[in-house]
This record gives sequence, C-alpha cells and structure tokens, in this order.
Amino acid sequence: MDNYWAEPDRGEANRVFAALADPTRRAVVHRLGAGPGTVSELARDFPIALPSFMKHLRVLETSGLIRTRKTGRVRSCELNRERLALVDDWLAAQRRSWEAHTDRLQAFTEERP
Amino acid sequence: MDNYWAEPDRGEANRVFAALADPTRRAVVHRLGAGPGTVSELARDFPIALPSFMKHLRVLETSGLIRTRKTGRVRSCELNRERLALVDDWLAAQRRSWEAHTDRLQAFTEERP
DNA sequence: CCAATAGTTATCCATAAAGCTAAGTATTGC
DNA sequence: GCAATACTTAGCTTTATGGATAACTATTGG
Repeated sequence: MDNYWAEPDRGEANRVFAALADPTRRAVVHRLGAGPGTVSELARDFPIALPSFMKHLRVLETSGLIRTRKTGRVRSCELNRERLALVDDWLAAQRRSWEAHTDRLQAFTEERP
Repeated sequence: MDNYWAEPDRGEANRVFAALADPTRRAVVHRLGAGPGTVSELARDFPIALPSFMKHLRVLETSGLIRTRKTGRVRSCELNRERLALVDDWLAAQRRSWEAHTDRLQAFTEERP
C-alpha cells in the first residue's frame, strides 16, 4: 500500500477524481468535449448562479482537467484531454494488478492440479 | 445537456465517482484488486480508526464498487469489477463525443479547403 | 462617454464528509 | 460459560463543499 496518505490533497490523481465527483463538473467536461466555450456560454446550461458555477470551473482548472484563457472581458475554457487520460491510466493500473493476481492464481492451480 | 440534475445524488455513476474521490477508498479498491479480504485485514493498512474505515467500506458498497458478505463474525469484501467498468464507459463516451466533434471539424475543413 | 456585458470578489449559510471515542452485539476458541 | 475477537452503532467535532447574494472591476458597442 506504500503510504498513500503521504499526499493529503495535493496529488494530481486526487484532484482529478475529486473534480469528477460532482455531476455539474462532469457535465462541463462532457460539454467541453464538443469544443471550447466561454464562461457564460457554458453557464447557460446550468440552473445555478454564475459565481457558484465559476467555482466549479476553478476546481476543474486546478485539477488540470480544463485550461482557460481570458481575452478582453471573455474567458474561454477548453478540455485538457491528457488529464482525463490520467483516470484511464488509474483504471488500467487496477486492471493490470487484477490480471496479475488471476495469473498467479492460475499458475498456482495449474501447477498442482 | 438533457437535465443532468434530475439525479440529485442517486444515479449510479454519481455514486461511483464520488466513492473514487477519496484516496483511502481508491486504495481499498486497489488492494481488493489483489483478491478479497476481511474488514480488519483491509483496515490494517490504514492509519484511521476502524469505525471511520467502515464508513469508507459502506460508501464503496453502496456505490456498488465492492460487494461484502458476513460469515459468522467476519465480513469479507471483494471488488466488483463491473462497476469499475462504468467509469471506463463514461471515459469512452467522452472520447467518442470528442472524436465525433473533431470528425465534423475535419469534414468541414476538408469540404472547404 | 456611458450603459450594457462578462467576469470576479467577498461573505455567508446549510449540509455533507471524514475523522474520533465509547459503548454495544454477535461469534468463536478454549 | 466466558474472554477474546470482529465488527456495529451512536453521538460528537471539524472542515470542506455547493449554493446564494451583493457589490465591484474591467471591456466593449453605440
């Protein structure tokens, strides 16, 4: 288990998973999959106040899942697919460890029938 | 965006993502990838009190990520890989929608060079 | 220039989350 | 049967999260 708690809250994966835990934020990620958008463009689809929505954007940004950039008075947001891949990687790691386990189990049962 | 907020907190995906948001719970999932274990066996690896740890197990169980079963005084836990696949599915859906978008974009740019 | 637009900051509030201790309930080994 | 084992339940505390409002700071478009 090699002391996982060494990362209290920093830790990339941690922030990414935490960001995806909220349905609003997952919806934003989904929406940004269809291309970039400005803050108010994105906010239109959600039944919450702008400042509340902005908080979600900030969480997404500090998690690295989105990147934003302000031009004039408009802030544009876009998805950062690499960060999403991080989740993929974690999943793959679980799968690998699971497979390794069943492999060992198989080897064992095959050795002594 | 078809009103995502119709699901306040029930909603399978929601609970799965929320469950994975905590590092302790992710570590448990990881550990269970190497095969089932009893509550105290699992708890040994973590620096928190047993009741606190049990809460995590309950969250994991109600999310469907693990299944548990009590035999005598011992409760055994095992990973439910299908639920983990749900995350995979979500990721795949994002990728699909992203690809669809870039495809349309490509088609457009190719049509009018 | 000035009004509308697009964010941003600052507070505040309610609830949920993660942790703890203490005490309780079954099971099991001797 | 009785002590140790293996959880469970109950209650409490602290902090984080998700939401709101009000007021503020740029940028435009006309």
